[in-house]
Amino acid sequence: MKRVKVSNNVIRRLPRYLRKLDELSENGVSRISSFELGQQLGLTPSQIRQDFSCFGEFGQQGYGYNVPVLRSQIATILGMDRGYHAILIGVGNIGHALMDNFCFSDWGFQLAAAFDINPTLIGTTFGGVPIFSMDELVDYIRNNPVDVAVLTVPKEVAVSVTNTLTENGIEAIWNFTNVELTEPNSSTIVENVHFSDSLLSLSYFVSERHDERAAKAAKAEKQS
Amino acid sequence: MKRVKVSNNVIRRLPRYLRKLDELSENGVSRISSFELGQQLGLTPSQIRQDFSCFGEFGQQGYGYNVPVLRSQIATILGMDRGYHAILIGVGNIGHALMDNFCFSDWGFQLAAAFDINPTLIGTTFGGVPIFSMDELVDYIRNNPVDVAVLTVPKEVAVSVTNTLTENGIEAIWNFTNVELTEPNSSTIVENVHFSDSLLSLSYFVSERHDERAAKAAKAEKQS
DNA sequence: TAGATTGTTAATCGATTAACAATC
DNA sequence: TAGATTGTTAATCGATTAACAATC
Repeated sequence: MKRVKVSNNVIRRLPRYLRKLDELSENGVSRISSFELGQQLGLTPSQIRQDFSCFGEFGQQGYGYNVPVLRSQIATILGMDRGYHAILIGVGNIGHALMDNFCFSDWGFQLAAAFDINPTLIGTTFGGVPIFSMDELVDYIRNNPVDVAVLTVPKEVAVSVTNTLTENGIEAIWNFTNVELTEPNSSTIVENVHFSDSLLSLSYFVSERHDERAAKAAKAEKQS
Repeated sequence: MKRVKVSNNVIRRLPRYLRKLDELSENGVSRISSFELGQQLGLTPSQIRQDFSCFGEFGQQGYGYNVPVLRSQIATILGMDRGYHAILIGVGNIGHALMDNFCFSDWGFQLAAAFDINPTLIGTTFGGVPIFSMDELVDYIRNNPVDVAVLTVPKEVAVSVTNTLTENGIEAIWNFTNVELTEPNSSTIVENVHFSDSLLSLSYFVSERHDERAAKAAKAEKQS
């Protein structure tokens, strides 16, 4: 597979393609053109073909794309077949919800362990995942493969836990805390799930629509 | 305030500015230049000034920006002072975590009600928010102000619930299900929190780094 | 074969960066 | 005042779109 430098925008679209292809498969669709795929995703056919061409040639002239083949190519591009290991730090509300509800294995990940400071949780397992004491974290990292740490701790300890992680060789963090972890000159890969950023964007779009409507109403008022 | 058409990229950066400004305030910083802000966020000063200039003139030559003033301007732009009302549909794991952990009021929202089908939940309140039966949903929407619906139902019912919502006048959905709700020709505002998309992007970046490292190692091997 | 659709090159569009006069 | 830094215009860069030869 080609591995040239690919823009962020392209990378962010890949999981959407994957999701759509899974949906198509479920509906028994085994073949699709860039035109049709574009229709369904609100993208131009050109953009879709450009995106794929960053990684190889997955289609066939006059035919389009074979859905399962394309799906598996994108899965490979995303690294879903690499068997990455994840650990989760902080079995609070959101950590718990992830362990319970989010199927890591669907996306090629194995959630191998969780860590918390709560004595009533330590030593138990949840959905097959053992919960260890935070005291065991460093030891665990040093003796087990860990590709991604899921950070679901309270925001107060987010930075100190992150330091512990990076100092012990963790290179990728899936950050659910509302803290800006991205250090200017750090090489750690941080992927943020900032609920508040998402809600505030939504708030903006809602406000924009309200204002447009108000402006239109004012204009109509003026004319009457 | 100006309300010209602003690009998505700009809008997505606004909540980050807000978060950084709050952090600066906490640390007693009351004044900042676009240069310094850029340093801390990994953006160019030009970009920051361009972003702000979409909405007005918030700085002062030779001085920079007053942190609390800028913070409040951005809050207004995002609509945080409009007192939007939200309801939450589906008090499962993630819905519960949001009700418990996510402070809607910090972002200008009031979570007014939640809905579920679980009889043991219906009639109770959680963090002051009453949980109603799904049967009461339509009636509630018709008789109360609802600006945003938080969708935290199982994916199987996501589409049917969405239809109920939009048919009854809900125009904005904060979607936590792993379902692509964005209909091609719908006017509903949908903001997605797709955990799996986020994790897969992270998976890509991790894979990219692995591959680069492997390529470098292979090259070194060849030279020796 | 004829029609369809790809992969890719070129053209366009938009976003980011640089530069600088205005001014605090 | 002199130095600093904005807001904005112009230049650059990159991403999206259009076009089309290649080919299934």
